Amino acid sequence: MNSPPRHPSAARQNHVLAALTKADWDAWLPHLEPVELALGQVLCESGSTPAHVVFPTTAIVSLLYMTQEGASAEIAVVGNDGVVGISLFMGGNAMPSRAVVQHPGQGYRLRAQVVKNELDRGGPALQMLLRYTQTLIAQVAQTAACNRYHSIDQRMCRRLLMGLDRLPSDELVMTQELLASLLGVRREGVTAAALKLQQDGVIRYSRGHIAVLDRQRLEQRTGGERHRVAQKVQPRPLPRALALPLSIRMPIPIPVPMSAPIPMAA
Amino acid sequence: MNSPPRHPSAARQNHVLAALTKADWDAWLPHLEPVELALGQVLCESGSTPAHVVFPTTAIVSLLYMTQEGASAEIAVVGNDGVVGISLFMGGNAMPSRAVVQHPGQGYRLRAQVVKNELDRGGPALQMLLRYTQTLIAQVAQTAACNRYHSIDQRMCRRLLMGLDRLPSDELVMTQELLASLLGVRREGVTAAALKLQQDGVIRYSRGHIAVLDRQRLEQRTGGERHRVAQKVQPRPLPRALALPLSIRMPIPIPVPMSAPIPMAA
DNA sequence: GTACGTCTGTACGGCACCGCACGCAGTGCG
DNA sequence: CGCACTGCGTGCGGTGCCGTACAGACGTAC
Repeated sequence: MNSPPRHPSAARQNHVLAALTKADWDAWLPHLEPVELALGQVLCESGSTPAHVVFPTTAIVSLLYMTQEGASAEIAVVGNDGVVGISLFMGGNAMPSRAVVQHPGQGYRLRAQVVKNELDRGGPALQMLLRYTQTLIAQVAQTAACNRYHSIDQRMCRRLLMGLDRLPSDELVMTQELLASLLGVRREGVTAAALKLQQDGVIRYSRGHIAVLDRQRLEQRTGGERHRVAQKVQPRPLPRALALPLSIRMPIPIPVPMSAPIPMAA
Repeated sequence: MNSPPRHPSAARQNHVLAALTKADWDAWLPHLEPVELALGQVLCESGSTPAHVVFPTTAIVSLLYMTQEGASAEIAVVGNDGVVGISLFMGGNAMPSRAVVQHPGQGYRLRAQVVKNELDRGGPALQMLLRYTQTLIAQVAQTAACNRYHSIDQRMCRRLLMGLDRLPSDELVMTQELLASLLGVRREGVTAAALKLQQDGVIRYSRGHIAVLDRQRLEQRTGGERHRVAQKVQPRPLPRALALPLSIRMPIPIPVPMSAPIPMAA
């Protein structure tokens, strides 16, 4: 279970690393350190600058927005699809989020200095990192919308799928308590939602192990397609100011240029 | 009210542009087109790639996550502090958010090709854009947490402040209906919240004009300090797996390196 | 196998917010 | 001057989630 054999090529289980050009891969390889990521380990504290970026391969990391009083809300999940520590190439300012290992496993890391060099080079590797960052933004945005519109049941389904996508198996290792804290709800709420799913044969679980039996139905229950925010509340009709664009009011959704930089015309 | 005189230097009302080095500023200046941004105008449709990045100066733009059924949730606000159209330098994939002008005004824009060139150069201007993008991520993350933990009253206060920060005056031009749609709640909910604020002398409003009388108290009512997510729900104690880090369990929050790439040790 | 701790299920009152429906007041237009 | 429209206030029943409290089930350690 722990420390399976690793050739350097195992790093390419990480999608970002896998997408590197041959040249970039060769350049990074000597700097990539394998790391074991333990449950609960903090890769980056809220408000501080990490010493490395980490590319998970079999581990899963949660990004938690920390509130003042110590509560937290999960804003994104990073697994072998991405990289932890984006502030290192986004400008160095610390992010207000804590990165915590939520499913133990392995990963690879790169020292801050190596990343900074990459930033200065501005090569294709940087662009891979930026492209992932963009999908991360989309994920956080979706989380924001989910938190607004979705029920506990729906958000739990979404969260299970997010874990599932980043693991090889169909079994998630997480207690209802943990799940509740990631979703930012009571544990009892998760119990209720999980019961429904189990009674309907979508999942089966026991003491911290959740087996997904019917992924498709799980996706349906997120409230529409996967990775799209759906509705549950009746879609609120937009006020005129925000509705429309494709139809009325603005012929083409592009800024109207003014005449060139100008004298003092009235 | 419309089209005040503009010298090119007006563009430096935008903080990102203002932070450019002399060299970058000189390089961009010939490409910066002034634009008039009208209420309701869509700068970037959800799922499509914009033709320009836009630097608002006096206008304010909302980023809306669009749900499948046409409902939407505001995930961020961009004014003279930032730039609209980050997907142009983040990898070109479209974002699932629509950028809508929510307060009319002016801005400057830059054609996609110019931005792409900047991306290839990888100079300090790109780094300014990335730095802003990072603060944008933080804003979206905060929105996610707010949506989870805050009451309507609190979120409305936050939203008013976000507008206020990006305008020279103390008066916001927005109806309760619009505000409700941005917050993703019923209009009646906004009415109730606004009434409380008005009765307490924090704001005064009438038919789409909101004057902020006491900004400080507005900040207090966001539920803690400004631009921090506060509590309202009792902070849920973290399960062991996510709590701790600074104290127990992991001596130092940094990945444990494995021994170098390895043979088949048991 | 007994004991303890962890994980899960159940119950109950309260409140924030929802959907819906209606009334009233400024504002602008003919 | 009257009319229509837009923006704002109010009432009512329903419900999803909260906080709290407690009880059974499984697993592990001794």
